[in-house]
Amino acid sequence: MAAASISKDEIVDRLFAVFQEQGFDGASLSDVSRATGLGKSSLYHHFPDGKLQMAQAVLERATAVIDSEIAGVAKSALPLKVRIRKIVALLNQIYSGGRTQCVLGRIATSSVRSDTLDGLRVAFDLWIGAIASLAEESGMPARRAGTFAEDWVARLQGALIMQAATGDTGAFERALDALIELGEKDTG
Amino acid sequence: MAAASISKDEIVDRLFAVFQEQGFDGASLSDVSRATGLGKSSLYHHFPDGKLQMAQAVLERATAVIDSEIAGVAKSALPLKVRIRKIVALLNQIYSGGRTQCVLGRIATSSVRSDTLDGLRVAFDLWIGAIASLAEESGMPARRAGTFAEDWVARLQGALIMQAATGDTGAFERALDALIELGEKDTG
DNA sequence: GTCTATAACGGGATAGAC
DNA sequence: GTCTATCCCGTTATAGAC
Repeated sequence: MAAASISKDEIVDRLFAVFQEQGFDGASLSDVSRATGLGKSSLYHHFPDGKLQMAQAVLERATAVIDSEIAGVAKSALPLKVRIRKIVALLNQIYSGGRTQCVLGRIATSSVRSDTLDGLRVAFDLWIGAIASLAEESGMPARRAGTFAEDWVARLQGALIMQAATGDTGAFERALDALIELGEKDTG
Repeated sequence: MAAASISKDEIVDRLFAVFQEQGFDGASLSDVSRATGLGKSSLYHHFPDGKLQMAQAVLERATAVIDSEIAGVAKSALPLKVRIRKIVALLNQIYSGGRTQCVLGRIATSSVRSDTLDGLRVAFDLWIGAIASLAEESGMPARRAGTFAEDWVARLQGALIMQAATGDTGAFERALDALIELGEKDTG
């Protein structure tokens, strides 16, 4: 508990960043060690089950962020238009305008698989549910709002892939715009 | 050139499958060796620069497939509706109904990066261009057809990520349906 | 053109001192 | 709770026989 020590929250923050930037398979323990300033043994003190447990911690953090910054905002008392703009601003920041990957996607396409699949489902369902509630509020029938949300999240994930492949952030920007348009055509 | 030997084309086929299933970072030379039935030294005989060169060969193969099976079909003399259905059938087959990843996406999000980025751009641009020409034929103005195609390919890529995360192929199926709809509302 | 064998390195993970 | 030192294994890659 020494003052100079990095907190567990900060450790998970760094893990989040490393996995987001390098991917789960692409990030080595040495990378994690460098990013946190902690030796490998210290890392195993915090995460006895190693990299897999680190991924789960990152997944929990991602879920918490989605819960408070997306689902939470979506449920708040602000006008629909404002809520949507806040969420779009957050996504734009997290993904650096479309130039960094999504940590959920990186874990989903990694070799971890089955152990963390439940956590991934929870995170995506929470995200999709929040977008669906916004879509429904904007006037869509419930069923259509559900598929809209799934398709929209997929579109965002794919836009990040496209950027990685081509360097073009256009698809990402248009995806965010499409969400904003939801809020413009209604009373909120 | 012995009869029992596997051809270079077949080797690249197996490489394609391994990288598609395991990802570039996730596939080891042992995996490749097992999939091809070739020893590691034989692999280095065919690909002196190792894994990176294997990825480039796979990328070239992917580009060739897109060129003949997507761009080629899109330019053929068949009715628009038929061309689109052929392309959709191919995509459904390549991605096993949405249950396997795209090798382009896997390379794009791997640690290979800069060396192969040109090849990735070429492959995606070819794909996007083919979809754009179909969209334009269906009645969209040129500019809108271009963004439609980019967004549609992004949507498909993201749908595969979503399936990996949640097991749900709904987004993939709806993406294919959206392409089919392009062909239904026109004379072709 | 493929094999066996092995080098050289980095990966994840652990022991034990402090 | 962090460190140094180390283990074991898999990885990429190479050498040389056939």
